[in-house]
Amino acid sequence: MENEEAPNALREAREEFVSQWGTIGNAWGINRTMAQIHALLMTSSKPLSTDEIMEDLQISRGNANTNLRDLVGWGLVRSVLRKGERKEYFEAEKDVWKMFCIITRERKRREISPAMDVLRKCGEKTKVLKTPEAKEFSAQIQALLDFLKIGERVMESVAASEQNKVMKLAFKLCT
Amino acid sequence: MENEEAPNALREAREEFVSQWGTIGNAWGINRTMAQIHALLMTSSKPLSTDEIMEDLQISRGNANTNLRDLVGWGLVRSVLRKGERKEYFEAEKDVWKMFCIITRERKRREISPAMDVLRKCGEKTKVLKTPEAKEFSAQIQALLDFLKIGERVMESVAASEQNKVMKLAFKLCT
DNA sequence: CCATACTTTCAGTAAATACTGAAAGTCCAG
DNA sequence: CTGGACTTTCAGTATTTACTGAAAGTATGG
Repeated sequence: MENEEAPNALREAREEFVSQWGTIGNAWGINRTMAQIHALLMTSSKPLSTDEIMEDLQISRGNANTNLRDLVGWGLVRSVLRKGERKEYFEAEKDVWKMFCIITRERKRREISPAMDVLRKCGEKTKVLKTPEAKEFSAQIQALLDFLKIGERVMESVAASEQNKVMKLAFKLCT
Repeated sequence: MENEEAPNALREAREEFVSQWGTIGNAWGINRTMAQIHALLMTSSKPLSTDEIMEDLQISRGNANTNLRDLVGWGLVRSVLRKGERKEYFEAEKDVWKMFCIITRERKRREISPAMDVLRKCGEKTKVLKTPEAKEFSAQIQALLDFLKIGERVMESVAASEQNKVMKLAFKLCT
């Protein structure tokens, strides 16, 4: 009896983690299922197949497939092939620092760069104008752009740095 | 003719900025209208009333009101009352560093803290378990938690620091 | 008070997003 | 080849999220 307890407690905790992580992911603008699959794989001791994931999360094959592809696209999950088996298995990157770097780079690419493009374009069009209103507009756009430029560089640098180096600076900041 | 050109170019650039910023906001997980109102106010040389915003973005009163309230809730917009008028006017925080601090604090509160709560809860339940699987799970949860702990502190510190101090460190990182 | 100028709320509806499941596609072993 | 094991796609559908507009609420000057 007692040796049954531990696995159950684990299963429950894991189930809660997976379910809650879905909600968290949602708040981050990531879809629920994708976050849940990620949580599942992050805490799995072995790679899982599409069918195991479908079974575990009670989702359709299409849904599982799409979200797994997206996770692979992000670089947060990779597929592994077992010798002598056709089926594809999936495992998550578990190193937290590596995860962070991947997410940082991806956010830079998806969120910062397009915003900078928009700002640059609007800046171009207005920086030649001479009315006070136009100058004010132009200055505000430029201020946003300058800030994002720095942000972009910092994100790239952080994602390319050794964890230690970043942690030291982080510590410096917090004292 | 020539002195008509400038205002039009400005109007167009601004229109494009507002519209595109909505799309960007969407990619950031912020709703389109809220991002557009923010863009509008950020680049307005004077505070705007609800009616002006409705007119400009072609949206309903309810929509305008809700999103303005949300922006005020974030601290990115404040309402100003003109003496002798009942109507409420709105203006955005334009200082980019201040905007960044507000957003950082808010993201910490809305995105990091709830995730940490979940992790702590799941960690509690499993750290007493002795099976290898449970230990692995527990370790992974702990690794995530430790990382977010640092992240939380960094975000708070950054948002509380002088811009200069942070910029210096940013520069250090990028060299 | 009450008329008026304004703001908030919310039921109903529209639009966007996510999911299903079955059909089509791919790939390989025999 | 071809049969089966597996993956991908996508039209149709469900769910979630955002928006409208009118009614209800609030506050103030007269």
